[in-house]
Amino acid sequence: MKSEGDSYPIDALKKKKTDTWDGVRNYQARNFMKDMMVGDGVLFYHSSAKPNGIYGLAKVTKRAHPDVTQFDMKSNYFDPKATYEKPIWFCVDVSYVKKFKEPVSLALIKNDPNLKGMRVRETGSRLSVQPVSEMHFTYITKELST
DNA sequence: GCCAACGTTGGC
DNA sequence: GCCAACGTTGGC
Repeated sequence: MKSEGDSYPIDALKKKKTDTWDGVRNYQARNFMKDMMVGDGVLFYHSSAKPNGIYGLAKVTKRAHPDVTQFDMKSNYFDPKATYEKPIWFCVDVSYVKKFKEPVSLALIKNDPNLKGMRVRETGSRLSVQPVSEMHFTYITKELST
């Protein structure tokens, strides 16, 4: 899951312990969140950061539920087409697990042949929520980070 | 700060 | 339903 490093870094999640991943307004990203199960691991990625990369680990603690910001006229994420009966946008809750001692940088991810196929390696991959294979997840958490 | 890649909107 | 125009994302 991606977040802009200067607007919602992993330290913010650490402070809150658990938070709702609201504000996602992309259908594909939404669909991936609907697939998430409680207990699923989450790689917390910072975009527009120095360096860009995975800064730590979180986990899913609540399955997809309607994103309340879509009903809030004062919110940036307000969607006039959404109704309580037929919500359009969903989000999961995630909990902080750990922050890596050193971020696993995008440069590293792109250069490691073991991570071939990761979506984040593709140029123009703008999806803020994307699936990661178990193999890649294990490799990153066991071999590339502490 | 630039700009390529992408998703969405809206006219036809 | 097509596609040009536009706005946004995000790496560099």
